[in-house]
Amino acid sequence: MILSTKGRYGLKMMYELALKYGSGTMSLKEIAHKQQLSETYLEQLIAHVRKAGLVTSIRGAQGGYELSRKPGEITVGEIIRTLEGPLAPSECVLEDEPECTRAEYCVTRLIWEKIMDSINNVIDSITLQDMLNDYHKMKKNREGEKNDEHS
Amino acid sequence: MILSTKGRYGLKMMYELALKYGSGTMSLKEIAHKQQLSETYLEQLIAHVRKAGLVTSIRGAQGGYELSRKPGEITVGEIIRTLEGPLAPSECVLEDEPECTRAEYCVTRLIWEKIMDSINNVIDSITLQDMLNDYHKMKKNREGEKNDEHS
DNA sequence: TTGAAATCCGAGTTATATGCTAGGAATTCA
DNA sequence: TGAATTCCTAGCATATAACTCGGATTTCAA
Repeated sequence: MILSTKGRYGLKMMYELALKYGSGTMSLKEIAHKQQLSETYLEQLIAHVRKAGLVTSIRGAQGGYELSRKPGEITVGEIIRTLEGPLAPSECVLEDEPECTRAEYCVTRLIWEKIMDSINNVIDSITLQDMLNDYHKMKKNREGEKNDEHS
Repeated sequence: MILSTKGRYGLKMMYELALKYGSGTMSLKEIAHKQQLSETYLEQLIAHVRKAGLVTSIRGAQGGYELSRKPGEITVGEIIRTLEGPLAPSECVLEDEPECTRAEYCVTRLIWEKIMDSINNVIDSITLQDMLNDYHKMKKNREGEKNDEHS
């Protein structure tokens, strides 16, 4: 498995906030209930996301969270990297890592770089808005199917 | 980190065998020494690779391992999946997994599928032979640089 | 023929990461 | 004022990762 629950739950959480975007805040309790996840666990995850500036919070009763930018301006990559750290398949391809000290030419490193690039390419090109669009498309398709059944 | 040492060391190990391909067997001791890895640990890894049919072994003194196919016929994907299992970012996109039971349309699943496809696309398109070619290319480039220095 | 070099096998061990839970402080609205 | 909420730190149970160990088996070569 590539991702831990941090990234997986975190994205679901952010998607939930995207659905709500534009109409006020949403409490963690509500998010946890809608996605059937542990509220206290999500608490930890959203703390990171908030510190990264992706959501803003309002404390106190009737408080909650909301996206701090439009869904189209938040990528899946930002969310996942915030929660999981950089998605490198091996340490040696991380930015701050010193060059491989191996005497010979490190060929496997080229592989890790290609894998990393392709993952980043995918997650950086998808925004929360794309997910909302997918949702609407899927919904429409299913309703179409239903109508077919009855005809 | 996406890959554990199983996949990372395993690929290095197989690359070492690819370098040796065509000129007899290579002992684990030799592989471990060349790649600076624990021999006893590699023992476990190569057992899987052997059971998967990627290498064949010769027991006893002067024994060792060799690739059971040409380097061009063994992909990085086969090696990594043998050692790591399927590289799915989430359980729900695995073949044998039942459909998401979530009542609503699962939009995050689409993301995991795209990530998985892109990773598989990379690792299944690279063979050990490609790695050998990369090695020779890098070697040639470095020698070119050296000559430049002296000119 | 014997011993060294190797593969094979299963179990055990240690450290780290994962996936949470608990308790309580601080804030804010009704 | 109290209920609902975010915020913060710590702890904990389990699983996984990354090895190690002991020994059995096989085979070549001196």
